[in-house]
Amino acid sequence: MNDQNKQYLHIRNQLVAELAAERFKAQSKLPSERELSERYGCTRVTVREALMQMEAEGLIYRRNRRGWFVTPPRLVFSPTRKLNFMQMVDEQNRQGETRVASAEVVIGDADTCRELMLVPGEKVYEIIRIRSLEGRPVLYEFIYFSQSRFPDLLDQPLAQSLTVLLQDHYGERIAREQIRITSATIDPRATEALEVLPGRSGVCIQRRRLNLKGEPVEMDIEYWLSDAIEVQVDTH
Amino acid sequence: MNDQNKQYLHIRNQLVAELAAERFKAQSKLPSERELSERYGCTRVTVREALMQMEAEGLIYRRNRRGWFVTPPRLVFSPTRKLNFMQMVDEQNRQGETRVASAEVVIGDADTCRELMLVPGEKVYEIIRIRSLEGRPVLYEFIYFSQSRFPDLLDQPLAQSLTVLLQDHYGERIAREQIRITSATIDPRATEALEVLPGRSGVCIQRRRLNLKGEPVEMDIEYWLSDAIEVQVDTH
DNA sequence: CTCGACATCTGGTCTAGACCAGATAAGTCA
DNA sequence: TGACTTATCTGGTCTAGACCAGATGTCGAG
Repeated sequence: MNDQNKQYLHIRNQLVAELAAERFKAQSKLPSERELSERYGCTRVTVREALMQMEAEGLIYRRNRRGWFVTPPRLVFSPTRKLNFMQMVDEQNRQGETRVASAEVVIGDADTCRELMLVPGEKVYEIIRIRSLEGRPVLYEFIYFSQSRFPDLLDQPLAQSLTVLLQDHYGERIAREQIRITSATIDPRATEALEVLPGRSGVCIQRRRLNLKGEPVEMDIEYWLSDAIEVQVDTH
Repeated sequence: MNDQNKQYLHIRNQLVAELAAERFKAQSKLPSERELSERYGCTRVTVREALMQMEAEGLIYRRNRRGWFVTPPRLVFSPTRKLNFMQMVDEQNRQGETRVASAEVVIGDADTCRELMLVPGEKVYEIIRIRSLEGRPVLYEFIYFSQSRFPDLLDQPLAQSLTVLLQDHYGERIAREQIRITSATIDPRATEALEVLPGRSGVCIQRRRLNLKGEPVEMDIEYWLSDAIEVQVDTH
């Protein structure tokens, strides 16, 4: 059976052509699965196969029980340039938004304490933020700081750049960054906010920031929708 | 319907427990879909749902019409450290293998010529290599060099580190690297060698290497199986 | 013993339905 | 008008089959 005989690829190709030809706008909604299955004379299973294929290609995305939508362009994320989220967004003419979902003091888990070089069980700030592009939530991030090092952090404006906050308010400058990028399951706590099914995979970026003395200052774990981001790194 | 009532998640949890408890070895084969559907008293569709979930989590992978297998650990890939593939592999006690699939002179396409700062339509070397870990092909890469700059390149041993070759044989040193990392559909030419279905998504790494004078020397596009790699970057 | 034909096993694709739960729009009542 | 209820629409999950094609193992012919 060659590709031409696979119905789901045929449907995929038709839809891709439509997307290209009619210039479906980003974020616009596709016809419902039932409507497509009628149009193409097949079952919903086959239509879903095609849609999931396109989802894997990053062309469309789904919103829980709301339908399938056209994916907007990726945000180019350059960790080596010292730009914060809003600067990146502006530079690329996108509409960004940051929402603080929670900010509290918690007992650091083993990983967090080790990464921040704290005594196991020490208290840390945990800040959870959700960032959106053109209204679509694309990033769910967990940020951790040592509590003792940054008193009254939770009283500060947390929706803005934390790097700027660290520097202006605490005089702490970031000199070095360690970054790990993997494709991984999106954290269960993030699936609802990102409107994905539990267990779906995304891009996980873990960062550790060190100051001039080489001391770890901050740690964060970011879950990005995989179709929303492209990481760009320059090394010298 | 909460998670406990979703059969496919139940099956997934059972299988994950088995994987952990019986310490299934990496690369070992799971029972067939039909056998699992009998064991759990459901249809193959539901079993496949569970397996595809575990695939998205990077726990198992499929080999075309051969079955489902346990995923080996990820290879940590650190572009900022100047290590070649074999050095990385050795350092992590893995078994690596490189196979040259093809090496020829082709007309560079628009992208390639632009990236290498060549006249559009100029001839370039195209080297295609497949790299495996413990016998599992995990990387399919396209490498491009300007033909005029590196005479007789195709007569050199191409399965080894090309960076070393450039330096030792042509006296060309890499000073800088530009890297772009995205989650993307695996190139159709790579799907067969990587034993994935056409259209499945993987990690795409595009690199451009520049010499001391800032001239582009080499460009490559790498398609990694998403469960096979973790990218680690250090910035200063 | 080796090589090729063939049967069997595997996942890949698909049909034709079903019911469920969340999202949404329509309609109702204060 | 504005809040609440309800019907409808959506995708999410599942059943019980079917046939196909590639991968593999078996077994006989040479």
